[in-house]
Amino acid sequence: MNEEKPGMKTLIAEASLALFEQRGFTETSVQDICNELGVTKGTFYYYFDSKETLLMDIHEQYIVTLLEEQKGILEDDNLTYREKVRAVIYMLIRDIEKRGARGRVFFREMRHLNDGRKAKIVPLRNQFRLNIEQLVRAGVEAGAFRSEINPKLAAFALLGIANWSYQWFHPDGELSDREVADAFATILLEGIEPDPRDR
Amino acid sequence: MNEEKPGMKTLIAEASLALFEQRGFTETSVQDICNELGVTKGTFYYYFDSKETLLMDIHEQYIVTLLEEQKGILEDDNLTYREKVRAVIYMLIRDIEKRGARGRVFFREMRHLNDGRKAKIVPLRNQFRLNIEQLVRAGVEAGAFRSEINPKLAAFALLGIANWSYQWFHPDGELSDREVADAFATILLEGIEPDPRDR
DNA sequence: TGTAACATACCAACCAGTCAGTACACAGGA
DNA sequence: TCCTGTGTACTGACTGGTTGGTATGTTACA
Repeated sequence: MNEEKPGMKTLIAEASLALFEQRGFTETSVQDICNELGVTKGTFYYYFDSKETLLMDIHEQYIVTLLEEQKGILEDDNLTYREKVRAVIYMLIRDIEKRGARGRVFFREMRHLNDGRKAKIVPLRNQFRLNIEQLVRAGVEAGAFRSEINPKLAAFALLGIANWSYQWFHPDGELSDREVADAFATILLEGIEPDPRDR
Repeated sequence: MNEEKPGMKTLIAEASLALFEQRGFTETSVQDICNELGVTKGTFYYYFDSKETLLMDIHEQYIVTLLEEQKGILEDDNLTYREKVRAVIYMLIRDIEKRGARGRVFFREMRHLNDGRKAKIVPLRNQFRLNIEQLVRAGVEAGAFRSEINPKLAAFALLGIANWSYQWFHPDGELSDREVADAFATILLEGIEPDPRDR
């Protein structure tokens, strides 16, 4: 239907994203973005109200898409609690390849949004976390996870493990996204120690 | 002996740290720092060669202290492997209170160091991670951790869990640093699932 | 002929860093 | 006691450069 060839607006957004990731938001000037595409600032401001509007677009796209994907996993009645945990971790690790730049910019540059815009993004980011917390809570109540587990802290642990990967994981390395996600899920679910009764 | 009253250099360093944490390195001008202390830019450049030198000081102090503390834990022969893992996690979480600002600036602003300076900091940061990896590897070989655990990924998992806390944990909240660290260590060591033989 | 899609030229604000100069403490000699 | 020299800890004005953003032109095509 659409998806024919990228318009100038898309080109600007993509070039900006790459530059923001490499150099950072403040360190990338509007002129830099324009040079990258061989256009002038007039063009930029024809498509975007401000540099910050562009940053907001990047943030919104990232978190909204992530929430949608997460919803698909959490509402899938065919999955057990442990499978849902595995699926969420895999989704986050796999996304590093698919939209790693967007993710890194999201975590790093959010503070450059003004208060009004941050007030729109932060609740969405929190919702993502609260959904995981709710998954763990339901799992604990159902007996799938241990009763002494604090769902809030477990959610932070999951997010910490997965999101920290944005800092080091490159899909072209020695390990595939699937291997990394599987190993992380196993650590979170089963821990690194052997069963106490085997020791 | 010393420690009478903080000299101007210390005052500048402390004020800068607070501002870098709040607004970011690039968003804080040397003038901002000077305004905070009621001095002029001449004073700043009397004590520091450049704004970046100051940033380097902050980075060096953070990672060197961290490595020293880590060494104390890893070389303590009275601790088992699991106790060392617990101690390292507690050390990182507790540090959020003690030097949280320094840690957040460390993770966020490192890219503003020039290549030469980064080349000095990055190996130290990597050493911290490799030491944890080595701890896990030794634990696996000694049978304290499961043989199928990948030490490299386990180290990343530990660091992810602990370092992500810098983004949300405030020691004055509902949970103490000890509680958070204990919960995280339990998750990493034992997982969130009950023993398979109980299911 | 009109308008969408750009280009050009410019501005006010801000930035890191420089530098000549100065107030003052303190030491040593007469 | 006074004078003189010297280093420390600053000040304040300045520079060259960059920035986000704007006002106004120009062109290609429907």
